[in-house]
Amino acid sequence: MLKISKLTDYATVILSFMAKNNGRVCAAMELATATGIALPTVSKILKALVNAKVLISTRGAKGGYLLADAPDKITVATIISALEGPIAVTECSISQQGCEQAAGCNISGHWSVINRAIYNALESVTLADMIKPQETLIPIASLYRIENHNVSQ
Amino acid sequence: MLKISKLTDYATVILSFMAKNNGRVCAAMELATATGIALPTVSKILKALVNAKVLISTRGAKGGYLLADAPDKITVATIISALEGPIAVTECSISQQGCEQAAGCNISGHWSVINRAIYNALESVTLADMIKPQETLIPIASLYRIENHNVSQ
DNA sequence: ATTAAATAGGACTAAAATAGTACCCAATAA
DNA sequence: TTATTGGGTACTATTTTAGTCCTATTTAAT
Repeated sequence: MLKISKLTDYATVILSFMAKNNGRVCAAMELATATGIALPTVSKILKALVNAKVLISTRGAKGGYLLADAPDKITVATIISALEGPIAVTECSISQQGCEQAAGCNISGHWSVINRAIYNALESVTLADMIKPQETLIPIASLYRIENHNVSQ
Repeated sequence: MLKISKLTDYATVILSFMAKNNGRVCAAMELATATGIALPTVSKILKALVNAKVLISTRGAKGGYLLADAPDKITVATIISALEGPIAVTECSISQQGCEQAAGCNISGHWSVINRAIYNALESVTLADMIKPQETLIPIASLYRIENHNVSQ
């Protein structure tokens, strides 16, 4: 189903909370309590976000985490990359080594088109967008092309 | 890395081969030999594609598989849906049941926007596109937003 | 200085998803 | 009627992901 990992999903929840408290340093413990995610897991996610420079950390007592940028400058693409590595739909798009069945495979070039399209979609939504009041959910059926050719909200 | 499954990747290879031989019935064994993928795995994929009505099968001696539609009518979105179910980036977009931390989560509505964008990207590429001669691969660095803000091919 | 509060990094375990295989049944052409 | 080919299901192995824990390092407060 082409899904993001749970950790990435958690990351968006954590970052949304921080964006709402923009400017305030948050400790991992506070974020765990606020989001209901276990502390060790929250820590793991925060470390990854610091490495990706999405967050800035300060150690020691009164330390914690802070958004490295304004919420409207932090995109979903950035968050996904931070936790899952480069956004690419196939392994061979990244490794350049080519896959095992290189002989029969002449389609890798086309994945790059798809990758870019997806990347652009993910980059067009920011943290600031995510903390706006939510709209209605789209119906399940529209996710299936077979049942409903034109996806409509 | 937001990737499709190996089976889906194989499916595109198999379908590309069939598209090049459009109109000819192909047996699972032939497809396994042509693509280098193990026969049981090929069979599994073909079954899924039949269920999704991407392929039509005929049983018995001289039986095999045939594309159910013209290559330019079969989209990547259809292929991914066939093997992985609905294209949605988060679990809660599908289940409607809401996630555990429903209290802190007000962002689900925004995933639907992302889902649609990705869906459109995947629907814009067809099997016919995939069997055209490939272009050059994009460099790895451009997949990372951090290293290269504007993705350019 | 010492202590307490906090992050950093890495190693490890457990759980879940995915991939791959095998078996037996059903259909059909020769 | 027999060889060939797909259909369905169940099972196993592998890989990936999630989650936990431990120890080191940093810093504010006392």
